[in-house]
Amino acid sequence: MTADERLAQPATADIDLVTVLHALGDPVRMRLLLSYADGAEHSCDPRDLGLDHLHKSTVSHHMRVLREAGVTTTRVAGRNRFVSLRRADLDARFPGLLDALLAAAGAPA
Amino acid sequence: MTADERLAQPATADIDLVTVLHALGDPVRMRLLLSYADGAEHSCDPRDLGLDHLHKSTVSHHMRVLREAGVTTTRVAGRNRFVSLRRADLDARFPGLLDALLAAAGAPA
DNA sequence: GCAACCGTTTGATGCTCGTCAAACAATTGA
DNA sequence: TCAATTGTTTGACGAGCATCAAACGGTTGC
Repeated sequence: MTADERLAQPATADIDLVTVLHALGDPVRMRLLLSYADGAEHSCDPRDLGLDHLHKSTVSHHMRVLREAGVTTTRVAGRNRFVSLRRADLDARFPGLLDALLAAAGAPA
Repeated sequence: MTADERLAQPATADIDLVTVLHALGDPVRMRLLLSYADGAEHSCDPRDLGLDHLHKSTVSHHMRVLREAGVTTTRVAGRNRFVSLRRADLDARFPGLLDALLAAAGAPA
């Protein structure tokens, strides 16, 4: 048994706008964002994310880009990783941006 | 004498979110966006845009990316090109997004 | 006309990126 | 202990991108 930990991620104040936009300027990562928009934690399994066509290592790469940009956070629990949106941090750093992005991307309100 | 014309650009309904984010996920183009945030028309001269360090052909390339993404519009008048933000079109397509982006980027209100 | 001007286009170069495959690491279940 | 599970890392490959330099194309002014 091991205490839950989180993978490395930037501090809220260090989240960079251009880096976030670059991370979201890719169709796969935008789809991931929409998956995470429900606020819940998600596993890394491509099949749980509507990404059957992609190799698991590719999905892992995209999740790393999102995490290092400050968009998501990853909790490690045993052999599973649970990824979720850093909604509060993003709202604090860039007020209104995430809501506008999700609305623009057609996320359910 | 020739009537003013505009360079090719996508229709408002065809502006794609991921394409816009990809266009803005670059420091040079983000700086251009901030220059255009005043709503005025701007020439393509790198020196008018705080981009002294870049070759004019590089700036031309970045302006093309912004235009083809639907972020800017370019009016042709003689040998000059006047570039400006498609603020109304972007607001119509993605309500609130541009304001949130400009605020996040530190544009003057 | 002709030269200067404004910006685009093309070609070349080096870097980054998205993808897959295979190897690896850590954890869990039998 | 051993095998299956979950996800990461590394290496390789092709595509795309940012940049510069040089050539080009309209336009304007002389």
